Amino acid sequence: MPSPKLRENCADCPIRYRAVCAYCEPDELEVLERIKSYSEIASGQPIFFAGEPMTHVASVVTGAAVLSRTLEDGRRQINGVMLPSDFIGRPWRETIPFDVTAAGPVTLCRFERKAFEAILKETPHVSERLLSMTLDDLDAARDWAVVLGRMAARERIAAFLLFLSRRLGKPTPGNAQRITFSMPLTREAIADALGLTLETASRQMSALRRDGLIETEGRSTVIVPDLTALQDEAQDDADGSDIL
Amino acid sequence: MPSPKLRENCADCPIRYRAVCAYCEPDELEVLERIKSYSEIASGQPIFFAGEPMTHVASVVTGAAVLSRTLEDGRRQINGVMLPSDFIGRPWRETIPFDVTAAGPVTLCRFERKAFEAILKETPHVSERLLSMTLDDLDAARDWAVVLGRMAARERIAAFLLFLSRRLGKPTPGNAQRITFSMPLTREAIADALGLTLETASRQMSALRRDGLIETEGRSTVIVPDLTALQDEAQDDADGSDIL
DNA sequence: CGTAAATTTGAAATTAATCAAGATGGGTGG
DNA sequence: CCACCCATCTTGATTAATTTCAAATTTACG
Repeated sequence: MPSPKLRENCADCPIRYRAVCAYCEPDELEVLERIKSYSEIASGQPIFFAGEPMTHVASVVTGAAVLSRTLEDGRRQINGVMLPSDFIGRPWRETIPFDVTAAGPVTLCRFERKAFEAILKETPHVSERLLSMTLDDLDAARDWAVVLGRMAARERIAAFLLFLSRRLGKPTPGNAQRITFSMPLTREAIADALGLTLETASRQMSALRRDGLIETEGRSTVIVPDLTALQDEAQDDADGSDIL
Repeated sequence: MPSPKLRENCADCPIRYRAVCAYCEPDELEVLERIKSYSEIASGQPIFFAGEPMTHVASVVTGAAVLSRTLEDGRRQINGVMLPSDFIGRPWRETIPFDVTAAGPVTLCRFERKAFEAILKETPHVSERLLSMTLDDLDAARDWAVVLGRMAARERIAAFLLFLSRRLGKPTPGNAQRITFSMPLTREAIADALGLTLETASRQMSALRRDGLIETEGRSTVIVPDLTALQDEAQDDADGSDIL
């Protein structure tokens, strides 16, 4: 595990060119650098609770967090999987709209909300980037409605694996279509993200494995031997730009 | 029907204080006024097709439009119902991500995209309002995931009627809990918005009518005799601010 | 290595989809 | 102005998919 010290300098940050600071010039980075603070959250721990005051906003640096809402009778829907470079929280809003939970160990780059709002007003490169990211997130959330509203269980799992392949996957040297990634969510969380039960999620993972669309090693490593085959299962005709 | 002339002046516009221009000062409105143009679309007509160049962005002034995506085998998901004051399109994007269709007669206040982008850069009141609206839309899209992922057919219908009640409903004089609105979507469109079949949508509407949660007059008028009863059906504990 | 959590698998029950007629109502032309 | 017609909506019966209930099995970790 790398020392936290490695991340103190924005220039060395792994999400430097994808996060909300992506468009910043070196002098603008310094302004952000002054108010940022890192926060390490252990697996499964809550980061924010829905309804509480939004004191901070943050970028995910490493790990995965989930946004979720739970109905009174316990049904839970995960409505966002936040991966490195994703932005959590909203300026100008007083309260958090969703529960935010660490799906595994998470590192956040946090900003006190009021201070971040001040920067937004003064730094067009930050507000432009935030608008752009928010519009992308909105498109992605609307794309996800197709998965939840119209796709069968097998297709939902395929679509989710495709999403993770694109965001987390590393191609095998010499075979760009063979992708490996580490699954950041449990079966229960996958089910909650896809509007399924954990049994159905497990069964469909097994089915995709039986059919050769994925391979697994241990609990977390997933290998997609042929990304195009997975795209076909997920009814995904696009190049991936639509999911970001 | 009011003459289109009535809308030529932004100051008289029905969505003046809710649309993307809400924060504008009179002098800023003039800048928008110079590049706007109204467009009337007949019921059922396409407004934009997914994938085509985004030449314009627009605000819905009257009527209702839907954003949708259709899979190759014909399954369709409506992933946004755009009502008066909602903003359609995204600055900086070259192509439209979804099909946009008039659910009934629609009036749009359109802006040539490039010209609108120029205004965004020069007018913080417009870009701030657009960011705020986009963040609200994102929260609403994520709230909708709970409906699509975790709610039973009856709850989905109730949640949708609640959404329309809040956006379109007029309270009965003397009884603020008794709401009337005009349903802008066909049963098929309701089904496509909720991830159901039109038969299931129809059956659940009938069930809610039988159970006294709604009344109907003709094909389009819906009356909600008691909004709180509908909220209970929709598992909605909030005050509606979360859906906007 | 033992253990508890996570996952897999099986069988029965339930919900919604599909297949199939009818009924309703808004609009139009006689 | 009214009757007819077509699109839309409703309702019914059957089928298919997913959930629910219930054990086994595996895996990561102390």
